[in-house]
Amino acid sequence: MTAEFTPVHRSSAAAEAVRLIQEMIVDGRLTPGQRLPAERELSEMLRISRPTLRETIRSLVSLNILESRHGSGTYVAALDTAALLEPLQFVMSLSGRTVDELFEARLLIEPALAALAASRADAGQVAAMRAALAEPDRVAADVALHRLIADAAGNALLATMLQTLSVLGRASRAMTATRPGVLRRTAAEHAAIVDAIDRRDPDAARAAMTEHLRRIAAAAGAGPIGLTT
Amino acid sequence: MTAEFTPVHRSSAAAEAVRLIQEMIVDGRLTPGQRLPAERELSEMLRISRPTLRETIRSLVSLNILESRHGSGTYVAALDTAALLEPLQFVMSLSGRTVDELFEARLLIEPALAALAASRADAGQVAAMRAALAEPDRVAADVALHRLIADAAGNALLATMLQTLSVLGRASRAMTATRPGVLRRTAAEHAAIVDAIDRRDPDAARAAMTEHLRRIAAAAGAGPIGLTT
DNA sequence: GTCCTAAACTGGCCAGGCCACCAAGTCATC
DNA sequence: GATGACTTGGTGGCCTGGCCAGTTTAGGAC
Repeated sequence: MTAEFTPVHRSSAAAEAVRLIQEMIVDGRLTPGQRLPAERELSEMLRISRPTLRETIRSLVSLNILESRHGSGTYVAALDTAALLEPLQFVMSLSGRTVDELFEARLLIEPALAALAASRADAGQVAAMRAALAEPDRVAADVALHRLIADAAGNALLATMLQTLSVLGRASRAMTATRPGVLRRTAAEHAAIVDAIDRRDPDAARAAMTEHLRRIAAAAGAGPIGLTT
Repeated sequence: MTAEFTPVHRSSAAAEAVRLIQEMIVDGRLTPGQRLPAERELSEMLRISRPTLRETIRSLVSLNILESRHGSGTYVAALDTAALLEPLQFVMSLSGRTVDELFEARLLIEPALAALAASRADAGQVAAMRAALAEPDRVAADVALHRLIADAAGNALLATMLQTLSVLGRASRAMTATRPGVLRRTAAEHAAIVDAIDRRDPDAARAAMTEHLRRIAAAAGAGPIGLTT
């Protein structure tokens, strides 16, 4: 290997403080929900000015690691995986995508999540799904249901990715959803999915979700879907 | 559905500016490498003070979306997926549960990508895979091969997802890869996958990739994997 | 033309201050 | 005595203005 010098990455004060606080959280010296010292105090402890500390805090807030409450204080966030993965949205919104790719990805992920939900959902989660089925606003119900299923699957990573797909597909979904007849059939298909999950039948849940997505894809005019799952 | 008020989330000026700049990048109004106006200038344009703008910039820098060069200016970063994902490594350092989720997600996505690659890869892509098999540096070969398969599958969205999993799992993968015996068997399994793709046999490719991942997961000591794909 | 230097520009950091907001204690009311 | 409105300290949000250090560039010496 050639020399390749990549020296000194001289770190700024604010970036250094970010690293420090992250370390303290990983080490357990800071725990979720804990309140940090006030900015004026903490800036003195760290020997940096308040504006610089504020840059540090703002960085960690944007990573969902800290949480600032005006008038109250700055706290360590809950640190649940879903929230920490939220910046993923930006990454995925950059990758080029077509409607076909979107459906292909959904067709891969959602049936699997439905199957996982069938084995892992608790009673409360199933109840929430049933409540979503009854929601009068059909579009809101659709979004909520798919979200609930993803959450019940117990894999924050996949759920976050699906969430991103949902955001990316919002425009095309709005178009599709307004076609007459689509909504009624959607409601029936949704009910079938929830029923399968409620019966704790992963294979049926997977099949029902697959069927549901295939029909939506056809209605949206997507090209042939390559997955044979 | 019950009431569930989660109102107003009043956004701060700095957070709003973060959103704005992200939007401009997604829209293409800002492109990688582009230089932003000087802080004093930009703060005037956005009608916020310089310290507040600096909080905004610092946030985006910590997400590897912007890059500040002292004395020169602030630039839009290259925005390659790996760099954008790096700040999310923090998630992995928090919980072992996340490692299980990672394998679960890979086990879902990679076999599907292998199957897609089997139907869509062109001769050049297959040749590149064979070249990767011959690469002496085993770790580099592993990364490259999985990447090539994802590219050959022809779905940028899914490829990005997989790369996300890859970057997030880098730490744990390094541990696993160093175990004796693991690498040799990995090489054989890789060859089987590429062979299946070369034969244009999606089902075989899917199966070979599934088998490969299951063994890796077992070697890494991951918990039970819920997917029955 | 080449090289060097100095000035102009840019991000890094700081001090000090005002405002909006929250939470807890106080006080009047019932 | 319990309950409600009110006051008060503490907190984050934001700003003005400034100095320093690094980079860039244009002008001048050769």
